[in-house]
Amino acid sequence: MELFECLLESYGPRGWWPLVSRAGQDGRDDEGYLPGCSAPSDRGCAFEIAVGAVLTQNTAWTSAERAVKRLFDADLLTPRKILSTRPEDLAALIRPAGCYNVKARKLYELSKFFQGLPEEGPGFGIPARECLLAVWGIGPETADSILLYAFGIPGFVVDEYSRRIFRRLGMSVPLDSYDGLKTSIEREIPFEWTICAEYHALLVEHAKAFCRKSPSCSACMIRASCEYRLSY
DNA sequence: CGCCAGGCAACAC
DNA sequence: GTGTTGCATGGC
Repeated sequence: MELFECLLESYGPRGWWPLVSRAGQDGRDDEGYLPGCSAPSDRGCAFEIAVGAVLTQNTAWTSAERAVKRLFDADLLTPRKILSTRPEDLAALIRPAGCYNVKARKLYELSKFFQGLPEEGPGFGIPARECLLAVWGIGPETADSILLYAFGIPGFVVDEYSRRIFRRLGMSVPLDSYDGLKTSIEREIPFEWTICAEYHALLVEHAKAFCRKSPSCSACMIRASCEYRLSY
């Protein structure tokens, strides 16, 4: 939590998830970010968020975002419309995100999954984590991102950035196991949506700004409590 | 030009 | 079961 407070102090609330479809609305800025993140995104955006989560796999968000925008402009951001699009057309649309043939198939599988979700009633069609993991193309990070940002279910999202930052800080957490690291961090933080949503976003921000693969330790604000600076 | 990006599945042993 | 490889564009 000390790390979370420090990052929040430095960067401010990130307002994730950025929504192409609502940029400039809902108090969001031109890039689709909320100024302060205090509530999960509207459920109507769940599919767009899930699509973004798949398209950004091993891909810079700027590239994934361009692909989401192309789907939005083509009015294809619903499961039914994706499923009625030819594979080669879908692949061409998401080309900026890279791995477009693989990701086109992933978007089909994702769309089929969303079509099978009940839209009303108790539970409101919120999927279980295991159900998301059973979808071809959805692994642990993508599943947790979708649960958190699309469905409002709290949970710590592990990714390469969080592993790198925790490792360099010298934190005694299990870095090699996704679920091990996830539960280990979840024991240390309040299990609240805002904390989880902001923590993941802040770690991404810090990894991009300072804790890059080739890091800028001299200018880093948490340098004093980081073990990695000693090797520089 | 080479390396990397908010992974994942398939495949080798 | 653990390690390696293909996917592929765009930014730096």
